[in-house]
Amino acid sequence: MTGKVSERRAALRENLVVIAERTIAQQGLGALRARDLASEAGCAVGAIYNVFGDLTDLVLTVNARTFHRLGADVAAALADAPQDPVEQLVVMAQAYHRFAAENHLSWRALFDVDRPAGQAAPDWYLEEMGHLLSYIADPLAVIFPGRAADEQALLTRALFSSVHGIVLLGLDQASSGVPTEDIDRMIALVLRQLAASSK
Amino acid sequence: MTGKVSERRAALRENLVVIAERTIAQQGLGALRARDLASEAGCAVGAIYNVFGDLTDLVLTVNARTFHRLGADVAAALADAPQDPVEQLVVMAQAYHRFAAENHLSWRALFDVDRPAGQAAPDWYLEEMGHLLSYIADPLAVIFPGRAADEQALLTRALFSSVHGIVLLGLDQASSGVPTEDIDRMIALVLRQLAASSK
DNA sequence: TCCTATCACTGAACCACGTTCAAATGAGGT
DNA sequence: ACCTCATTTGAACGTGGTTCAGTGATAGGA
Repeated sequence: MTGKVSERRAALRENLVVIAERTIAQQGLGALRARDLASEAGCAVGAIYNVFGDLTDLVLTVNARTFHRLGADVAAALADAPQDPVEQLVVMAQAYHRFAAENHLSWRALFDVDRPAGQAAPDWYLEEMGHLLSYIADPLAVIFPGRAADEQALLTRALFSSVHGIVLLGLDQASSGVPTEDIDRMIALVLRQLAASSK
Repeated sequence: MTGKVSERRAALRENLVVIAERTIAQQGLGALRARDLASEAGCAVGAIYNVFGDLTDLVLTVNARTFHRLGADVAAALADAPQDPVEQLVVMAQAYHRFAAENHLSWRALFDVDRPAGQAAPDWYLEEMGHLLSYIADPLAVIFPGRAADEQALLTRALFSSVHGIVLLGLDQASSGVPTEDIDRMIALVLRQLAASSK
């Protein structure tokens, strides 16, 4: 029975991730505490460090799941979208907004986790980001068929960043709290306006 | 001599702000420590709390200055910009980018400070943000003279947010680190593209 | 000038956290 | 049953923000 130990460890790992996921979703990243986590999971604080290097590792694991759900939501929105490439961009961006709004604290945790300075992003992050960018690149190539490849790549990134910025500041309570409909309108305004010039 | 005490307090306050400003600029918000601050300022840790409610108050004061410098830089760029409204937008956005790049850690501190949940933004923040938005609104009104006022307001916010998003993700090391020139190109691409459709 | 009530300043102590590691535990082999 | 050694435990450590009883300065009147 050499598997006994690793089984228990795997179960504990999963358990911790689920608890951390719920805590972050309900109370935010700042409310995640090693002691609370241990008591909820019914284990010792030290046990967490048998399974994860530190709390940041655990948060990163939660973030990987969150980011994956986000990517799946955007992909699903794209699958249901009309043929028109501009509308595809709008639908995806609004799906991004929807996800961020409905999973606000989990979504914030994606960016609020303290990454060691000068450290490369984890693979799952780059991969998932690559998916998102490719969802955008395809309709863009239809809208702007004549552009150079590097310009298309830049525009893809720029569009993603723009939508991200609109959602980020829009959902931020400090910035006076923009109504949800207005966020969607801003997204549509920018994307349609951008695409209009190609006609 | 009723002024002796308040004079000393004012001097200490200024001193603490300057030290905190330098620490944040050079080592980032995360490197700000009450004890270090006190020893650099030559006072007791407790003295900080005679002058500021807590460290967040101090950081907010630093942020107010940073935000003000940012606004001044953008305004200066606008003053030197050509008449063309689209170019004015581009120049201002690139000034925003320049400021963020040259004052990266101070600029990050504007957003990384932990604001108590559900608390309104301080007045200086809303005011300074209002200035920035009005700098954008004016050229936009020239570019899109026919739009309804509320649509112009939304577009103004959307443009600011877009540029912010492009700079934010562009400067973020984790997102693979976009070269400075590419950030400027993305800004110009989006803004010119947006404006092109009005012709 | 001196006295003293008042107020500011000090820094050791408190608390909340992430993290560690010596000791207890228990599983597998003989 | 006993030994061995990896696993797990949780009290203890280090760090950092914040507090507050004790100390010392200040200002105003005698």
